[in-house]
Amino acid sequence: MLDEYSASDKVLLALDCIIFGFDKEELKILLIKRDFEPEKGKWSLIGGFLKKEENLDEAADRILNKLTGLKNVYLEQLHSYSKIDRDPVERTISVAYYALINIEEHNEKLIDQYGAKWFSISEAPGLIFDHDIMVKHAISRLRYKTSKEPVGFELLPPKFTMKQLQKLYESILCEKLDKRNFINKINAMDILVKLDEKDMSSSRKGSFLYQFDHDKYKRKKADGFDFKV
Amino acid sequence: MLDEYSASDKVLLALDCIIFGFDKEELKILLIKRDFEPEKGKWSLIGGFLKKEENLDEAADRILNKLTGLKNVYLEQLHSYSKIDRDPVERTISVAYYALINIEEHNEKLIDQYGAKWFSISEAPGLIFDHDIMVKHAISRLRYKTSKEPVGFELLPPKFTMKQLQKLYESILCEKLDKRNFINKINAMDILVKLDEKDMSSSRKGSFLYQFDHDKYKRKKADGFDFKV
DNA sequence: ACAAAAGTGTTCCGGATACACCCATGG
DNA sequence: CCATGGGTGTATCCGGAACACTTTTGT
Repeated sequence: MLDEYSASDKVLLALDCIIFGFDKEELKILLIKRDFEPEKGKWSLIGGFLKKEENLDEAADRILNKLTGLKNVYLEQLHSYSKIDRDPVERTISVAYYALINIEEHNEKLIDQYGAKWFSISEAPGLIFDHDIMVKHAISRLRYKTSKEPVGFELLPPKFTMKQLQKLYESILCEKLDKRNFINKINAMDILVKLDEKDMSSSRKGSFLYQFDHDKYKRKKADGFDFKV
Repeated sequence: MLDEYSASDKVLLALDCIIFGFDKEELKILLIKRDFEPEKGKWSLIGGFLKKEENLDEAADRILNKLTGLKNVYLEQLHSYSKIDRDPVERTISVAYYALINIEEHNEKLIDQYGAKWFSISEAPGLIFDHDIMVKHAISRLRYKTSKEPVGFELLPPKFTMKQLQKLYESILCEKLDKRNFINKINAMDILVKLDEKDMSSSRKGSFLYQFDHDKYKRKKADGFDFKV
């Protein structure tokens, strides 16, 4: 069996990141326009290869950082894709990750440099290789996650209004939610701090800003509280 | 960027299978006793390496077949594990799969030959490398799956009693279920065929046998029916 | 006749949903 | 003073949970 190690075929291990952002209205993904062959000029996910000295999570971090300048981003492994000819250049296995980022914080210059652009899910162009499937899987994973835990605080700025939070949920779940029911549920979770501050940009009256209370959330989660919206 | 292909490090890609079975009482997993170094004599999952001419699903199939003699088994990719020193011999990434098999159908001789043995989840020994974590993840995935679709018909013989089905659910979910509520729910799903046959082994009265109706299930699933138990 | 498991319905409660009006403010 | 979005509570409904007795039959 030891021989099996040496006798076995090594492969290139790629990573691809589905990067989600939320621009106060819609869920978006960040795509790059390839300026190299194969598939030059087509849109794709940002990707890279695993290096010897890092594990997959670290590689995903590095790749995400390269494009956005962001560190300590929410990243989760999605699935591994291995169709033999998925990459026409060489046999590669790709491990897909998805990231949730605050769309206001990424480094504009960097993403310009990579020819990257934000697309709303519905208007995203067709992607190279098997990237379309990856995106589809990522969305359904995000939707699932939403049904199990209060998701999306990574996608919002630190201070946000209830309206924004609701729009985020609506755009992840692809359905309209009732304002009162939504607020009741969120309040029942008791994981937000209502600030004295108001966001005056959206109306004359202004709407209160909230912050996510990470500690409270952690405690509730440990107690097995159900955060379903 | 093309250079990146050649400049990047290739790695060994391993697969490990968590094989679930159900022996009418308990959920079990199939483990093998290693008869080679490293970690000779310790228990582990069955594993293998990806070959050039196959994708991951095919490799998992092949590995499972090698141990159990079974084909066309329910197999699902779980997660990829990549800690740098997870395998002391050489850097390997492992993609874990889990399988659901009918415990009565596997090839006894084959598994003896590999020094494999069924363990109930609670009594399983500690495993090599990161295999314990894989098993933990697999169980929680199975539990999740159970909450979304009628699971476990792969784990049961073609004909089974309601009692058996209930025990299976109980052992996956780790909780006692109410007999009447369980039967009502399963019947409401309307995906079983009640046979005229009875299983007389468990009682004097005998209990009716049921079969899973794959076609009905597929149709209901397509209609978005909710199979939560 | 009795032991042992199979089989069968109804009530009750809580959480989810549907729904409409007043408030505060800047122009 | 009015237009705009912000904020709030209640009645109803449905599905899940709790619950106990009768039936069958081999010994």
